[in-house]
Amino acid sequence: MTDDILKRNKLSVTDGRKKILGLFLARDGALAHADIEKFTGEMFDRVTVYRTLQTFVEKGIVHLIPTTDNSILYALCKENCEEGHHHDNHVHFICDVCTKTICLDDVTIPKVKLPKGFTPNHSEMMVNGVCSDCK
Amino acid sequence: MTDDILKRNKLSVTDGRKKILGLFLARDGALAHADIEKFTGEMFDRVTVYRTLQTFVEKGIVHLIPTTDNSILYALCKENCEEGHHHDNHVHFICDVCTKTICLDDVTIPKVKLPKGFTPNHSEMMVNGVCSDCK
DNA sequence: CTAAATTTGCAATAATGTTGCAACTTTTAT
DNA sequence: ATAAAAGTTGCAACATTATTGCAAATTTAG
Repeated sequence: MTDDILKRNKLSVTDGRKKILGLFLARDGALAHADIEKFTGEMFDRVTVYRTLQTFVEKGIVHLIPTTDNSILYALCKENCEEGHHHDNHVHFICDVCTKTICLDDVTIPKVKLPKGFTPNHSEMMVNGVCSDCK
Repeated sequence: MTDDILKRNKLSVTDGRKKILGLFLARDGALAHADIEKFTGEMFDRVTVYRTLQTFVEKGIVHLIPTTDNSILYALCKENCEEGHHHDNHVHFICDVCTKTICLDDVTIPKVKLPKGFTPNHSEMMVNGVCSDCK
């Protein structure tokens, strides 16, 4: 499974990439760099984690989620994302209880009417509140 | 002007706070910590800038804007923000040309229909593209 | 199975953010 | 106006997070 995704993206199949990709597949929510380090422990160097995540973003395997707390969050892209061409126009939900960030793949970001002179290109939207698990 | 805002928020009026608040008032877009350091130079200690921004956020003088690049952006709140009670439910626009982040105070964030079990609390929305100045 | 290409770990370095404490400034109350 | 109280600042030390070059190791291609 992880091997397929890596091969499909023309990446060498290495232990680090398999493990990290596996974490994303096993998890519904998003992951921060720190989460990944916590899971992988001494398995790989910190630098490898940084580079792996960067590679995944470049290849369109994961996408970045904006946050207000100076942390970068990564989440798996759906199959129709290609290199340098993300299609993640879905809303992200941040649960105030479990603090998980979840991609609401079926909730698309609505268009808004911008003031005169502004041309839109891409939108991001985050909603926080209580998720279905914590309800 | 800056003095009024500080007094209204029960903050001591100091040079650092006046200067930093002045930067926000003079600027339409948002500011990052690094921007402020660039403007204030050797005037104040880094720590003072951190603490001033933190205080402003707590008092509701400025609000945080989410980003995907691990940087915190701050922007002035409108007058109806009170301590611990922000009303910044407006869309933020990030210009791809000048990279400025602008509060679109008149564009409110639309409500979205969430999947069953999810309860919304607060929303954030960012649109990027080309702003009216760079058009 | 070997050579080429890619990836990894290490070390060094940089950038960013936090804390305690003493000195200083601002505010409050006389 | 002035002194005490309250609040703020700068410094130093430290912690965390991120980046880069390069040699060693691993993976892929032929």
